[in-house]
Parts: sequence; structure tokens; C-alpha cells
Amino acid sequence: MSADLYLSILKNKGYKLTPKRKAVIELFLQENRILAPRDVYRQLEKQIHPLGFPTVYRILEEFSLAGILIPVLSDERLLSYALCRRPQEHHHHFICHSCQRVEDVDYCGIAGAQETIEKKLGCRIDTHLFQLEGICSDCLKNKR
Amino acid sequence: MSADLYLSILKNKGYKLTPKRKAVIELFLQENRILAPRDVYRQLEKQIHPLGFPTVYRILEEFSLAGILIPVLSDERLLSYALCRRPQEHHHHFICHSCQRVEDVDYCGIAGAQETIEKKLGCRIDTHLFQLEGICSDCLKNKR
DNA sequence: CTTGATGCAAATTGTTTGCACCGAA
DNA sequence: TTCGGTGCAAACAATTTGCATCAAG
Repeated sequence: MSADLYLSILKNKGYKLTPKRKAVIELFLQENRILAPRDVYRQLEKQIHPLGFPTVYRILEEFSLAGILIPVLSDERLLSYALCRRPQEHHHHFICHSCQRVEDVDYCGIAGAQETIEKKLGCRIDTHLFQLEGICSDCLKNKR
Repeated sequence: MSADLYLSILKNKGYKLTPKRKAVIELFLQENRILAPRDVYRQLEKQIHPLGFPTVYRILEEFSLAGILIPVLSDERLLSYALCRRPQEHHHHFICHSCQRVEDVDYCGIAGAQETIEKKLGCRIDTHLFQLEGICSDCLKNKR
């Protein structure tokens, strides 16, 4: 999986493809886990100078609006982001409590039930969050 | 629905039933929507003096640990809490994007699929978040 | 070139800590 | 009476703003 998919999405939405934006995508691809703004900053400043916190915050929010990143609450109740592996396709995520790794889940919790729920509550469902949490296969093996 | 259920849960867990804790529960029952710490503080300080922010934070986290409140990310990416209407029973929530109201959803997204997903990913699923978001019936009527 | 992207400093806001005092059980 | 609960001040951390400069397209 390369960064090209995300870069083309950004390009289509009129964003400029700057080295920092590319680096953020590469970082999420490499780390494969949820990252808080400070995590992103700490990793990026190792390779990129200068770098400011506002830039990190701005990039993360833009990516979130572009559908590339999903905001999630971390265990420490800190705003974090998960990379959306297939931004075009509907899917959900499994987050490991031990290593924070994010994995795709094809199963959709609401499949087929949306209309039923809408009728029962009289509401209109626009989005849904289906997030699984536990211990991933690697951490289970390592008994972490 | 009264506050008694929550108070008995807290009592069973060894918490003291103070006026402030009661007031927090009453507030969530009245407001029936997600509230950030600052929201709770602003409402409570109208009726309770003195009151400090640390107290609000401590109560919210305690209630979260006790299973009475669920931490959620608000639209503004701010840590907020939703009152768990039936702390003993497994269920999920619908959050209105317009008025922030929280409603119970009996349907469980993972029902029956947990084992399948665990086998596929090789992971152990401990918890899951299934949160529906959209516009509630009242807001639909009022075309808000 | 043009306009969006970024750095920087500073302000603002959110959250936690330490400790003395208070009050529910 | 005894701890857990709370206020307060202060520290700490997260996030945003304003503006001058930079660079992708």
C-alpha cells in the first residue's frame, strides 16, 4: 500500500501536495496505529525542519475532512486519528488496546438494520461509528 | 427515569453519594445529550457553590469507570460524555448532530459476528463502539 | 504570479496536581 | 472518627490565532 491513493484524493479536492502532507501520510502508513497530534509532531520533527504544531493540527484536520483520517478517542481520552485504509470503501476498524494498531474490518454493524432503526426512532441516520477494540494477534502471541 | 439507579450503582462500588455527584447525574438526565466537562461545570455552577473544575473532571472520569457515562468525541473534537441509560444492559447510542441529544439503540452491530471477526483477524475483541449519528425526530420536524 | 501552506510567538483553552480542609458514612 | 471528596492555586498540556513569509501549481 502506497501513499499515492491518498495523494490523489487530496489533489482531487484541491489541496497542494506538500512534503509535510506527504510525510504525514507516510507516517500513518508506517506506524499503522492511531496517532495523536503530539505523536505525529514528535515523529515528523525527526526528519523535517522546521515544523510547527499548528501545521500538524491543520494537516490532521484537513485530512479528517478529506476522509483520509478518522478522529477517534484514545484510551487516554485524547483526540487521535486513524488512517482510513480504503477511503472509498465502507468499512470499519479494530484498534488494539496494547499496541494501538489499526486493522480493517469489512463487517459492517449496521448493514441491513439502518431503516429499521430509523423507523423506530423517527430519526435520520447520516453516519455511524463501528469500532472494535481488543488485543491484536501479535500482542496475543507475545502475551503483552 | 430517576437518578436512583445510578446512585445505587455508585453506592455498590463504594463511592460516597455527595450532592455534587447527584447533581451531575440529574444534569445528564435533564439535558439528555452529550456534555463536555465545561458544559457540566457551567450548568452546575449555577446552583452549586463552591465548585471547581477539578471536581467536575474527577466526577466525570469516575462515572466513566463506573460504567455510568460513556466518553465520546463531540463534533468539535472535544472529549464529552453521554449518560448510559441502562448501565446493566448492553446497548448503543444515537447522537443527534443538531441538538446533541442521545437516544438508546437496542440493536447491536456486532451481534453474532464477533467470533467470525476474531477468527479472521486472529484477535480478541474486548469491547466495541457502535454509535449512530444523524438528525433526531424532533430536529427533523423543526427542519433544523 | 497567486493563493494556499507554513513557522513562529503568543494567546487561549483544556486538564491535572498537590495539598489543606470538609463532610458522608 | 475516618477516608474519600472537594476547593483552590498553580502547573501543565492541548489547541488555536494572527500575521509575515514561503512555495506548489
